[in-house]
Amino acid sequence: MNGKPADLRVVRTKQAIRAALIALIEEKGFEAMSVKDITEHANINRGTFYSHYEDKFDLMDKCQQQLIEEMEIKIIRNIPQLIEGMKQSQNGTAPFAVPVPLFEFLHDNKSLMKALLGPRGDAGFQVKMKEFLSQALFERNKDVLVNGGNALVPPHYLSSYIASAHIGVIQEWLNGDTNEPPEEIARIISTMTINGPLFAAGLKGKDQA
Amino acid sequence: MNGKPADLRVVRTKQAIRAALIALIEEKGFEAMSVKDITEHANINRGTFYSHYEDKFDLMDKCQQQLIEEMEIKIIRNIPQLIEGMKQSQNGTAPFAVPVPLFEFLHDNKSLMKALLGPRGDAGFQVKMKEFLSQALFERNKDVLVNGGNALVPPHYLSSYIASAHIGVIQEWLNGDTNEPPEEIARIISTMTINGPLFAAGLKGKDQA
DNA sequence: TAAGATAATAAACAAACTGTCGTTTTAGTT
DNA sequence: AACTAAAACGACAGTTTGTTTATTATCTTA
Repeated sequence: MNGKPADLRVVRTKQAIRAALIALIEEKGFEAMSVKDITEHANINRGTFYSHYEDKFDLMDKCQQQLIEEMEIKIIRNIPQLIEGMKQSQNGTAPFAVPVPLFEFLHDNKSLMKALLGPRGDAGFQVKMKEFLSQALFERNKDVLVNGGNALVPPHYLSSYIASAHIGVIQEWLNGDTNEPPEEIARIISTMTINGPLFAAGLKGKDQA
Repeated sequence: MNGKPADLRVVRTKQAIRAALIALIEEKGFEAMSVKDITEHANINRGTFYSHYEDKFDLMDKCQQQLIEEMEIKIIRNIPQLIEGMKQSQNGTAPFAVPVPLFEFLHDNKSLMKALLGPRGDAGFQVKMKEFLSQALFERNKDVLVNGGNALVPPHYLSSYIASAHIGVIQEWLNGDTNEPPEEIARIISTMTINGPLFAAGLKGKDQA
């Protein structure tokens, strides 16, 4: 995919720009930052920025696109063999296995993810993440969403509900200082989704509101 | 709260600005719009804008603040008597009563809500909505979140999960063309929260993943 | 309905940011 | 060490910004 060996100066510059973007998103938000802000924070010449990106929107797009692509490679394509592994082991320890690589990835890209999903982040990226999550969580069994003979709610509301719920927990996790390991977050989130949030809270599953 | 009778010219101007904001959020997003864009779209003089708002951020803040305040008045303060009403009627038809006024309000302010919660909207507003929802949904029984002796997950993850899930369904509802009535959305969302999303999908509640 | 009040317009202003370009300097690659 | 490409520098016209002036239009209320 990448043919060129890459000049060290380029990677340094791009790293600096990316770091500046993250810092400035958290400091003042994407909408309030100027290209000048970015280049000053990155300690590079303004012209250099324009030799790499069209404008700040282009920068934002490319950062997001890169994240999404990496996630598709590392998570979506990995699902089949994950499921295969689950079938092998047979014990009940691994029903949360699918989300784990996701949370590991989020952890590895914490600073950017935190900025993009935070209060000064980008609502458009949240939409992309929701789409990705819907795909990752339901790809393997679309029939769940489609057959719906005995579904109590329209399927698209179901996937919206679950995907957004995941985003919410991810945001809470990234912002918090408790630093649970990826496996623990996978357990927490799966517990609420499978048993229902209220059951997970310690209430009964069906009656009691 | 409002002492002044209000000049008609002022309300007309403010309405035009508000409408322009909504249109431009959906057209190009808040970050990409200029004050000039707003005033041109609203057909007012640029100076007039600055006599009402400091800048576009001030405009955005005030629009959001107004929404939140109205919601607090119409929904939060209405909860006690809603619960009282539920106790009176006793039949099982009304466990979804609390969210109904919320969805009615969202429906009444659809255009602005859709813009603010949409892909070109404001992530900060989503955070405010999440806080509001947590308050509205859990205010009446905080103990659920606090006692947690038999809770399977940390309480703050539970409220994040549920509040975000609600936002997701609301977004889907506002964007869709199906136009379910507020009562139906309240039923859908409560069903998933109470029984668990997977149960609502037509699966068993606990085993089957 | 007329008088007084005030909101909106029009036009101009310096300041800042934008995107682009040509030249020079710096630094990495071979 | 020589070659090459990237980064820095400085300048440019074009926008947008936020403010201010004088003027016009319109609402309120007496």
